[in-house]
Order: sequence, then structure tokens, then C-alpha cells
Amino acid sequence: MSGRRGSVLPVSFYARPTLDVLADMIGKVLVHDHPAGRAAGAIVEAEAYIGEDDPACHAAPGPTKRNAPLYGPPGRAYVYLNYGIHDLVNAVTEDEGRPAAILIRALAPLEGIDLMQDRRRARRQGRDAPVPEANLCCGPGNLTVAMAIDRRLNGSDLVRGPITIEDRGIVVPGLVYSGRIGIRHAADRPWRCVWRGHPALSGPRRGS
DNA sequence: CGTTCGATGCACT
DNA sequence: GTGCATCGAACGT
Repeated sequence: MSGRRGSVLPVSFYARPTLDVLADMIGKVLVHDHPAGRAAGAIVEAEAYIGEDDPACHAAPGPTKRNAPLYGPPGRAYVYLNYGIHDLVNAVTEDEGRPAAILIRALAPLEGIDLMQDRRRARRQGRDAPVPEANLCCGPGNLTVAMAIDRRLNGSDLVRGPITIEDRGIVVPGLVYSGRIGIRHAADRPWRCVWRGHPALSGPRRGS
């Protein structure tokens, strides 16, 4: 019932060098307008995957059926299944034909927190205590569950919805960069960017 | 604290 | 058949 002052980011936001987009993505708000209700959270952690020369980027093998959205226009969602279990959501950047994207890894919940709670608990067969708010969307697999984002939204337009990213004027106190989490190759490239010290960060190693 | 490991689907070789 | 941009439970120290 709040958060009315968001302006949806235009395609020009995404059609830039990916590391520039990465820095600007922290503090923006991921929104899903869903029949069950609206859910939203501020992005506090993200990673860049840039081009065929990045061994960890899905474009590393060249164009395939799976990675097609990476080669398409910027400002679209790239949603894929990881480890057979988790749908992960990315925002496609740069220009058509230049495969690159930002993986959204953690959110600070803002709207639809009850929905997020229900979705997370349903996934656990409802047998656990409520998930602490800071943990509802910490981690790329967790946040897609909480936000009800799955592969049906692969390729969807982040300007038209139903998934959008908004600028709500949130001021980020500080950014910290580190290596990307959970990948085998090129984990040393400092292409993970986080809201410094935010409680909703993911991973075994938080903070930095 | 720490590390290991199973669940699970599918694109790619 | 192999290998994941993960999660969380189960163990060891």
C-alpha cells in the first residue's frame, strides 16, 4: 500500500557498459505485479556477467538456445533454471548482439512481505518458523521464490512488466565490490557489488 | 563456528 | 553422461 513514487527504469538505463549498470542497480527496486498482489524489494546485491570472454557468463560457449536472451535487446529479463532447483533472474544489459547481464542476488523486502513469507514457507512444506525478513530474499534462488519469478518470465520486458525495476530515490550509503559467488571460473573478477553492510546480503561470506 | 553433501532439471558435449 | 551463477540440513571441530 505504499511506494507510489517509483519511476520505471527505461531501456537506456540498461543499454550501457555493464559495470556502470551494476553500480547503479544497487538501491533500485525490483517489482513484480502479480495477480496475488504486488511484491517489491530494493536490490542490495548483484553481479555482472559480461560477454563471451567471461568464462562464467552463459554466453561463453557462444550463442545457444538457452542463452538467447543475452544476445537480445537490453532491458529484458533472463531467467533460467540452476542446479535443477532454482530459477535465477538477470537483467540484460549493453546492446543487442553484445551478451551481458546483471544477476540479482539479494533484495531488502519492501512490499508484499506476507506474500513472500507464504511463498517461502510453501516451498519448505510449511514446517518451519517464519523466515526472518532479512532472509526472505537473500540469495538468487530465495528471491525468485519470494517474488514468484520463474522461467515463464524469461525474455520478458522489464519496462512493460509484469516485472519492472524502479528508481524510488533510495540513497545507498556505500558500495563494496568483491569476487562473484558460487562460480568455478573467473571468480576473482571483482564484479559482485553490494550495499555495504546490508543485513540482507547472501552467501556464506557476507559483508564484503 | 566450519565443511560436506543431496536434491533436482536441463542445456550442452 | 557431465556440470552447474544454490539452498539448507547434517554433520565435524
